[in-house]
Amino acid sequence: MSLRGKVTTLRDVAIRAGVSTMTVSKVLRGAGTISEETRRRVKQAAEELGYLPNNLAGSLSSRKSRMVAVIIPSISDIVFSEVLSGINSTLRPQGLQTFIGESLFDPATETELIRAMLSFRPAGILLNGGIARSADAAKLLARRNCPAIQLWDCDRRALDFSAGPSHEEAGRLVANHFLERGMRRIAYVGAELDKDLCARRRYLALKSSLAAAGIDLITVTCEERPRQAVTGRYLTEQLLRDHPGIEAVHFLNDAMALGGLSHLHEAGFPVPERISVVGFNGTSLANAVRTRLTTIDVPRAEIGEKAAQALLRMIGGEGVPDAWQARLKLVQGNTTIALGRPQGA
Amino acid sequence: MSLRGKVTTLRDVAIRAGVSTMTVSKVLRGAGTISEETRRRVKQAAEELGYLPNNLAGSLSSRKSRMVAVIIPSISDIVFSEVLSGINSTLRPQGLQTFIGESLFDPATETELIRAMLSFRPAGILLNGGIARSADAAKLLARRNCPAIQLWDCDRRALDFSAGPSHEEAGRLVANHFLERGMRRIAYVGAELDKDLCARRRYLALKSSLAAAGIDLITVTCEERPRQAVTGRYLTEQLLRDHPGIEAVHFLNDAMALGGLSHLHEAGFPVPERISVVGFNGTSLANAVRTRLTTIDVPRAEIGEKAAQALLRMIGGEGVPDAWQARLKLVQGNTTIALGRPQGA
DNA sequence: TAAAGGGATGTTATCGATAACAGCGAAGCT
DNA sequence: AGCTTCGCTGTTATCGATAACATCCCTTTA
Repeated sequence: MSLRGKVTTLRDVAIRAGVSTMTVSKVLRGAGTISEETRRRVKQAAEELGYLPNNLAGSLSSRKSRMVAVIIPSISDIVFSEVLSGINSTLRPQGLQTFIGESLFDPATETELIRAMLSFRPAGILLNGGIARSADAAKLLARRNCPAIQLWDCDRRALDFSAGPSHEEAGRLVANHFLERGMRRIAYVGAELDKDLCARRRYLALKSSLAAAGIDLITVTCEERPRQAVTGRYLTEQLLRDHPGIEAVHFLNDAMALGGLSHLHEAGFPVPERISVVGFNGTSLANAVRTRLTTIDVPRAEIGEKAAQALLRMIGGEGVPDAWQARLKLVQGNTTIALGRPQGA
Repeated sequence: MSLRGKVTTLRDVAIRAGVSTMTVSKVLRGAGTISEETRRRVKQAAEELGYLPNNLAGSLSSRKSRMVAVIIPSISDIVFSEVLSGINSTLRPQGLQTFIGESLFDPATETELIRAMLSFRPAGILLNGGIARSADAAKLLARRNCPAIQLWDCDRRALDFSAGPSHEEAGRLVANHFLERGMRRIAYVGAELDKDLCARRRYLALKSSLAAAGIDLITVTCEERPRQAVTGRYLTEQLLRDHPGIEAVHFLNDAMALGGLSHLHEAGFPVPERISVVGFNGTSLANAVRTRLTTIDVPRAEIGEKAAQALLRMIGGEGVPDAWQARLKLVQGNTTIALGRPQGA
């Protein structure tokens, strides 16, 4: 266990500085009125002993915490890193530390994470939207004693606040993009739609928008494979085999779109002349390859910032702001035909 | 603050079940000997009240914790997700929950994270190697009361245990790969080498191995840009401008290599006929595009598993195992010329 | 000069759990 | 019967901090 003897406590520091534990506590928190001389002595004693406060005791006693829990589906999903960076850049200056948990889209794992995080009585909890929440998780959240915020999804308002795009709008944007260009034979390629409910809503919105135009969306998905480039490539191969006459494809995300593009190139399908391709996210990936992917840009950092700002407001007792809807922008690349007039929302 | 009234405590459950708090505590932890009937009553009471244990109090009292702290440089770095999944798959079955912190390669941020994590008295702490550790961080770690493990780097043994590849070996593998193919005009493309000391060691090993063969490595790096595809593309452009006669390039990671490849294609440099390219990591990215990148495969999940196993052993008081060195494998793709004889270590 | 005010520090109770041990009745043993 | 043993449950002290209030002493002020 490598327990290096006894850990130093407030008491140890107090003895060394020749004051009471209360005085030490006040000095280290910058609370109360303590003379400059005592301050110095205490700080020096703490420094010499290498004192590290015990948050378990501190938070238990004060019923306050500087920890913010963030639970995301997947840390490898590039999407999330920028949301997190928006969160951190807003919370860190306020002295709040974010602790991250990864659920891998598994409701049971998410529930355990929520339980573990909440049992530390955090100052707030941020959860990704679009994951099927277990009944246990809902119960845990209902009895929480901290603000809860939903990320990446403004549509469902189960929690105190939510910041994210409307995934329905995203689906409609893609549908319009294709329809404006006269596409009729349209396909969707995705994965894990049973787990990622946000992606599923985008898909359904695309499907129903097309249906309204009399078009039957061709769907190629796979629940077992990851939402990554390899899968996009694999499913595109499958799509071309079954529906060689396809004119346009929307992918669940940019990574899958890139995988798909690589197969389209190899298979000799010119993009966008023969097939149009649209991704989702506007990640830097989209600009890293030969083709600039047409995609939907989501203001990821801003989502994190808005969520964090709302949290700060709630912690400060300033009430619960309304949900924030992120602006989406369809970014024209060279994987769909550029029209003369401006694109986007 | 949305404090939903008083949070239920052990006492509340005890009163409702008509027993003492101690009995409730024992039932919920599965400790002690409690009759089946009491067990049932307590569990039902806890369930009805939606009781959520307060870990602050529990861990404070028992001086035990089920939390494991993991601090990584960047969650967007695909590399880490598989290491983490190896960690989780080993720790979760044991009832340990991992909490992640992201340092973004910033020593000050890392120090604050270490402080925040340790102040919760975790069961263990896992840190990524290859980041310049501040003196404060070192001091914090020296006085920790839990096992500490270094990930992603087996070379430096500052902590109790370390699991990772030898980055020197990686550099040498690449050097040999180029030398075996008769390359003389060799370049390295990387970013943020001032922050990522592991990458820097790979680079230095490559450089010195080549120097031993009388070759002067051409280096193109940039400290301000991210270690991603866009940067690989940008720096490759710069490299070709300054050194059009180059024969081989090693990139810091696969993402940068893919960005570089896209520019090489556009600029009309056939790969591998005119220029050979080698990446690092063996991520799934490497197989998602037209070209199968020659790269060095690192057993990421296994690194996580070994680290977690070592942690479990140390928590169990079974002593400190020796550092574990991950096997590296140079995977021949089609971005370098295949030789007749087998490749690799 | 006595009362009031305020700066600096200490005392006590408490946060919500667990460790350690103490009780207490029923069963087993001689 | 009397004693031990064991199963079950409760009591007390404690973990390491903080909140709230109490002191103490030195200035002001009338």
